Order: sequence, then C-alpha cells, then structure tokens
Amino acid sequence: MTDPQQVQDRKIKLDKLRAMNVAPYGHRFPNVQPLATVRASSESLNLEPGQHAENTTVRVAGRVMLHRPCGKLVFMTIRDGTDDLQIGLSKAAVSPEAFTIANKLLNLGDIIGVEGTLGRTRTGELTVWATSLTVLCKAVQPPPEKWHGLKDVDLRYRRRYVDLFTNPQVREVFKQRSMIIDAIRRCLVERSFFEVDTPVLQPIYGGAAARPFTTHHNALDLNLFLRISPELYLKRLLVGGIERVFEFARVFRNEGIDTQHNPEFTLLEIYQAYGDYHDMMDITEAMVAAAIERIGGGFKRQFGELELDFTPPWRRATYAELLKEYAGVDMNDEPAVARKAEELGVLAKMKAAATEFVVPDHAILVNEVFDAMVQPRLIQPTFVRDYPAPLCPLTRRKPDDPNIALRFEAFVAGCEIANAYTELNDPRVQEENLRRTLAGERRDETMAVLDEDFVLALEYGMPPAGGLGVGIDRLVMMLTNSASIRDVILFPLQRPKAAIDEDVDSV
RNA sequence: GAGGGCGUAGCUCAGUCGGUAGAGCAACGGCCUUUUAAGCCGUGGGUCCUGGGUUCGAGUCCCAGCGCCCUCACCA
Repeated sequence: MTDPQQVQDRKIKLDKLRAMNVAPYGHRFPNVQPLATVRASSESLNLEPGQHAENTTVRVAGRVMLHRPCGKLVFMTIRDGTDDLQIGLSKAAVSPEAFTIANKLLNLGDIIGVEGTLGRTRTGELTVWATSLTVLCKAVQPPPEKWHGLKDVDLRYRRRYVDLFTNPQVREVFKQRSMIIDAIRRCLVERSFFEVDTPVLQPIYGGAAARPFTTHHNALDLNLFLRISPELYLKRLLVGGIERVFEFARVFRNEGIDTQHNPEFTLLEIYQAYGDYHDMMDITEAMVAAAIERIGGGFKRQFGELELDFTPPWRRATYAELLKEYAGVDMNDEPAVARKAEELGVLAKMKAAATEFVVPDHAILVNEVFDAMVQPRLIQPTFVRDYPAPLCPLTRRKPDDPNIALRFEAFVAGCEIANAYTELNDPRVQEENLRRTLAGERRDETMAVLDEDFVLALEYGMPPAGGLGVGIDRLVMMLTNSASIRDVILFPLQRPKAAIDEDVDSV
C-alpha cells in the first residue's frame, strides 16, 4: 500500500535533513526544563511586552503543535507533558541551517529541542527566542487537526498516543487516575496495610461470580485461568499472618462490554484482620477523601448532570431501610414484595429472559425490586448494608439474625463502586457454601471447581476480618466526571481491524 | 442478543430531489521580522467502510456484511 501524500512529503523532508547532515531522529537532549517550570520561573523576570532578557538561557523540548513562519521569523508552539510554550526563531539569531530547518523542514508533530533566551513579544506572549534548534524526532505521520483535535472515538481508543498529545484534557484524566491510585495507596500504607501481588494465572479461579478467560501453559501443559478476583489468595495471606493486606489487582472477566464494564479492570481488594465491614466503610470513606484531596476540586463534584457530595461520613443505611424508603415495601412482607414486583413487570421480564422459567423465590423478587427502585436512586454516596442472606450465599450471617448477611455495597450515581464483607472464617461453613454454590452453576468448559487448598488454608486458621473490593476504574470515572469506563482506561479492548486479524492468523 | 445512530481527503465536517466529489485545517510551491487556529497568492490530494442489487446514472435508494457509539437486555 502506498503512503498517503503527506507521509511521502514528510519522508522527503527526512531525506533532506539527512542530506544536510542533520539526524532526523535525535539522541539525548539533556538539561531540559519542563515548559510549566519555564513559564513559572519567568514570572520573577517581570518581562514587559517586547522585552527580551539576554541572560536567561533555557533549554526546552517538545512536540511542535503550531507552526507560524513569518518571513525571516518562525513562531512555533511546542508542547511537553506539562504545558505549551511559544518558540520564536529569528533568521538573524540562528545558523542558516537552523533557520532552514525551522522554516522549511519542520512539520506539525515533529519533536524538537531548543536552546534560547526568554522574552515577551509585543503582544506579551512568553517566548523562548532560539539560539539553537535540534531535531529530536521527525514525525512521518501528520497529527490531527490543530483546532478540533482527534474526535473519532474509535480512533481515539485505537491510537490513544495521538489522543493524549492532541487532547490535553485526556492526559489530565489519566494524570488524575494516577494521583487517585497513589493517594489510596498512601492512605493504606499509612494505616499499616501491606501491598502484595498475587497470581494472575490461576489453575482454579474463584472469589467472584464471573466467567473467566482461559489460557494454557506450554511447558507444564496446564490449562489456566486469568483471575476474576484475587480474593482467595489474599485470604491465604491473612492465614499467613499478613493481617492488613491489599492489592491493586488487574482482573479479567469474560463478559459483556458497556460504559461500566471492560473485560479487564482494576479491582482494589483490602483485608483487615480482626475487623469487620464497619471498618471497611471507614476505610472506603478515608480512601476516597484522600483521593479527592489529592486531585483537588472539593468534595462536591459534578458528574454529568449530577452534583455528587463525597463529604464524609456518607449515608449508611440497611437494605431493608432503603427498600422501605424508595419502594415502600417491607423486606419481609412477602405478598407486598410480590405485588411490587408484579407492578414493575419483573416476572414478565424474567419469563422472557429465562430458558426454563422457575418461579422466583422471595429473595430474588426483593433483589429485583431493589435493583429497579432503589439502586438507580442512590445518587449521593451511600453504603447499603445487611443484605438478605440468600443473595450472598458465601457471606457470614448476622449473629442474631441468620436471614441477614454482613455485607455492604457502596453506590454513587446509581453505580456500584465498592463491595465489602465481614468475612467468613469457619472452614466447614465456607466449604459447604462453596460446594452449594458450585453445584448450582451451569456446567460448561470453564466450570469453577472447589479450591481445596483454600479450604485447607482456612483450616490452619484465618483471623476474623473485614474485606473490601473497590472498582478503581468506576471510582476514577466518578471523580473525573467521565461518562464511560473506556475514558479512564488507556487502552480499552477494541475489536481488531480485519487487517490486524490476518496478521495474527499468518503468524 | 434487540433497537437506534454513525462510517466521505491525514484530521474536523458539508454533500439538497439520484445527475461531473466539496469546505476548513493539514500538505506542497511562492511572499512576508512580532505571529497567536498568523496572513496573502498558487497547486496537489478520494477504495465516499466492504460486497451485491435497483437505475441510463448511486456518496445518496434497497439487501447483506464489517467497525464504532448510544439505549435496553444478559452478566455481578
């Protein structure tokens, strides 16, 4: 396939540079100052418009975003990871080669290094007046349009590198993502939590209800799963005496993709020995507060049309209270729940979806009513605790009420961002629960099996503990006002284009 | 899985009733010493997502497919 005309033009310039003995792909360019630093430090110079400070040598580097040749002057705007800054290059002040390069051989998207002095133009624009110019990288692909940037959503994800250097607000979201994760990590370390890495490749998967990805190890001739959760390994570490443990776990779930689900995502899991789910609520609030303090913008934040208020403490309510409040029914009033479900058309919907329809029991109906009437209205950060036990078969029951599970979920903007339990540590009960759950699962090629080593670990003794999972991507969405999970994941999964598919097949 | 929308130059987008494929930016050549999405003069650039069909004639209408987005469903 022949190159587009603009790529050909740029390759011609590449050859012209080489003919001038100029390396189009440069090397080390030491001692550069970030553009934001240059801008900040220029304040103290109090430069007047038109003024030029001869004794202020700076070295900067960046990508050419705008290029304005103007006779015997060339103005450029370059961008680095911190800021944009204008470069001015006068024919009288640089070598003839440098002027030719700047005037004729540079294109938008090239990366250059500049040494020069600081000044302001007549209109007051801070400018590095170049004394020398170094080509650091000639770009052969043209960047997107300078005003609108890269808009095509598909291309933005497939070529995130272009998205990042053309759309600064995208870079800002990922910078905030990094700061959020760092703030959470520090918050946990400060509380004596211990960060670990547990296996991604697992011979037996567990810890959540989700379909896994499968893979294979050649040397061991072993089928493996990509983890759907780190839970069973982190609990082994509780047995091992790591009493406060966490992992930022990349997990993989072989399920649908939408604005809140990506096949791989980051799940923070935390376990605290001798604690329970109340401790996990405190930690959730503390982590989110630390994250917000780091990225700034305050506890009251815009999310789409909504204004969210993350000021701790968040509302803590029981499942039953919220059901009463939003659906107007008593959780234990079976006829009332059934009537409500009927009103909502839940049964009809379930009949339409199910292959073999089984009359749902009370807990299922409660759950349907909750999902339809309560969850979408949990806009402000809310902890929902004490779930109906049948909905959480693996969870410890409330000591004085076996119908209640010691679990909470945190919702923001109607979206689940955290899930926590007072963990079960009786190996016999845990094993029974696991077996019962597995028996109820549909048989297929990726069927879950009982992790007997996990049960063995519990038999050695796991301290009572609180456990928490936080959907980091969703939390980042909320805090950065991003509508789609793909906007907070650098390289979300996209179906490859046909040509790429062929390449894979031919290998 | 169902419904809806989108796919045209490197990028952002127009394209009327079916009648020779358009603009801005970018690119190329020229002019210009204070520009700010610089300006002026000139030039080149198209698998109109793919494949069929209807038609004298299809970017436009029909069918099928591919990719992406949205809503719903599924999935915790």
